[in-house]
Amino acid sequence: MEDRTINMEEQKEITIYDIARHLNISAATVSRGLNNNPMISKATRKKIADTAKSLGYQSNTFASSLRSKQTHTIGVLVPRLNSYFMSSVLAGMEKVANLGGYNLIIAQSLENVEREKTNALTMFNKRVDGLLISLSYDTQDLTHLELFFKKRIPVVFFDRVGSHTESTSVVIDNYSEAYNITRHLIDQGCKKIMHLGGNTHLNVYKDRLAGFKQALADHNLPFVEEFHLISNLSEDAGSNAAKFILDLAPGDRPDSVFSANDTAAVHCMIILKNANVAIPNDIAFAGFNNDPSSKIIEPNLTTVDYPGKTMGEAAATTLINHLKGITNIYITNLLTLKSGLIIRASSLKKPLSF
Amino acid sequence: MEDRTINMEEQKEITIYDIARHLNISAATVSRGLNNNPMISKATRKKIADTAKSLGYQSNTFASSLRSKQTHTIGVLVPRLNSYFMSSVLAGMEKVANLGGYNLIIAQSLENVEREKTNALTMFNKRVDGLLISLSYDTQDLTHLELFFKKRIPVVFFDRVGSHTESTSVVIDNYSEAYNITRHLIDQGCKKIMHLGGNTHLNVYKDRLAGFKQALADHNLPFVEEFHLISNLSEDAGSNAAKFILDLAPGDRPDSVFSANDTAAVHCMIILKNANVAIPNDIAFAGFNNDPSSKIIEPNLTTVDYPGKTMGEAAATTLINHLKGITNIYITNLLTLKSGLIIRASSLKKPLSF
DNA sequence: TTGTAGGCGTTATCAG
DNA sequence: CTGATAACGCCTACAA
Repeated sequence: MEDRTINMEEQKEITIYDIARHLNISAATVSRGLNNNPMISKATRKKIADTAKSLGYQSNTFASSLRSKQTHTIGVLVPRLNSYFMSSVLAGMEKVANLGGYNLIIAQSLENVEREKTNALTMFNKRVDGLLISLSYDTQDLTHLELFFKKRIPVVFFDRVGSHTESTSVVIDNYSEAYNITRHLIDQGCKKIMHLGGNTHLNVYKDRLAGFKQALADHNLPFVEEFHLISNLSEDAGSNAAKFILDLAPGDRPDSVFSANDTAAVHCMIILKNANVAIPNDIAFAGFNNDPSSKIIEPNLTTVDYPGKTMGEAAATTLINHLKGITNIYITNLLTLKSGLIIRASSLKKPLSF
Repeated sequence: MEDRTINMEEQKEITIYDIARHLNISAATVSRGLNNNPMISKATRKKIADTAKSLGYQSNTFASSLRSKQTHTIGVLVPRLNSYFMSSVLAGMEKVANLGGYNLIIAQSLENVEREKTNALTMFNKRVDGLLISLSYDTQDLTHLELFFKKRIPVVFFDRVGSHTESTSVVIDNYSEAYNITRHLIDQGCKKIMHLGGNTHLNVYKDRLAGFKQALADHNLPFVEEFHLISNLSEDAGSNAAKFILDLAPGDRPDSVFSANDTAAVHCMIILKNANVAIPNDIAFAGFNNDPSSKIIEPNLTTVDYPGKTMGEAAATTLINHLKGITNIYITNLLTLKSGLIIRASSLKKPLSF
């Protein structure tokens, strides 16, 4: 008697055998029917579906994965979950994955290689069909992904990408955009441009810095090492940059700032505004990412459109198409998405000319 | 000869049997050793671990899950991935889950019950150990979760919660916070307060509206139906609210706005500011969520602190503790997190008094 | 402390 | 078109 509640909890799972028994057919047929195998007659397929429903059958994904060696699960490994950009990326990925019948296992490295390593390993052990990854701040090489490469589990990099000849990377042209936005500042008459940059181990920051430098060089402006502030580009980093600027004698200050992300730019602007620095007249500003905050800060921030959702969709689509045999990521090496300058008031020292 | 490359790709997986063979012990011992079962001598455990590593063994999670009926995977089902709040929640969940040895399968309903239904079903079929869910805009009842309830797979609701006596919900006190923020506006001399609200099917918006109404009633102010605008609280909804206000004769306009989220509030403010409406003097503003944008808009937006990361951590912890048998969600019904008013310039018609 | 044997639920192979 | 049977890789009584 005491067992009754336990028995109720521990109901046996309904399996294809139960369905088979009910219909006096074999489990193999049920399996095929459930998978809509055209070899099975429409009539039996329907019968199978019906009794499956009436019995409350729910397929067991493991058992299936164990045999078929397919999980229909994609691993997503990102530095941090909580940024506007990353959540847009994930939204795009989830949409595409769901449409294609895939699920997403998501983990964050918190900018730490070790966590990236262990997360990659668990995903491997969960036998994800493929991996979508944006590298952590710390990551210097790709040895922790060898497991995937060796077993030919497809890996698609996005945003912060690694160089691996047999994988595809999805990016925007960070170099050109940085070049263009710097040139725009120069066009506005800026001559002393400060750059808030990130760790140059990472392609995104390295490329943005390179584009920035090249634009300076092409316009005969010197690159001033003291005006290249490297940080994690957080809110605090932006505030600190502002303090750095305010500590300079007014004559020594930069006439503009190009930040490698909007967050730092915006928080730098806020402090400077409080100190009565006029933007853009005293100091012009340009950011990167087109974060929502760039449209809220006053003056609105000039920035580079970084289409997160599109990037997520592109990365997921690339991976899934590869999994489905439609394309092959071992052939394509780089997928560069369209991006573009968004010019707003924060950088306009003179009216836009046509 | 032609087969060689194929053979290289299709390397057999290394299994516990391979390890067993290498060491001339049984697979059972290997299995136990790998799981650090204390019954196995330290020496053999070490030998097992070593050869596992040297053979490049990777455990197969399915096979394990198939037998043990545990997946160490938690399903997370949210309305939308791409909001600051939700990404904070996810960041909190992921952190806790990872620490506890769990993985997250994440999907979004895109505010659509049907997607919520199918996503819940796939998660069920993937045999998640538990489910963390915030309901879609559309969701009216919980029938699609019956599967979980019946099998006693624990479900923890958060933010947009459903009422189910056998599940725990993690929330903040929306009612009180709305009451308090409304009272704050009234204290500032506001008498015609407009409310930008969401669908009142959802607890969060229903409670915020109720708190708002009660505060009005307690201060002998009428609730004006025309000043209750229901929308999805998007950027556009905020802009539309602004247009609605501007279409009113200045004398008929509200003297303040309490928005059920910051996004709508901020975008409403932007339009009004462009139309030279003075904030807070002409119209005071209060929002909800403490979105980053609330600290960027000028004047800074008065709002309610909504601790996303904490909520994610709390929901995940509750679920995992239940799974580990430490606590029991069938006993606790509601977990109310600390929140609080954040008063900023957007609502201060008169100086703060002490 | 270790080994044996059987089964978890599905799918693949082969045969009819 | 359908059935029988053997895996898939691991875990767990039970036995030794």
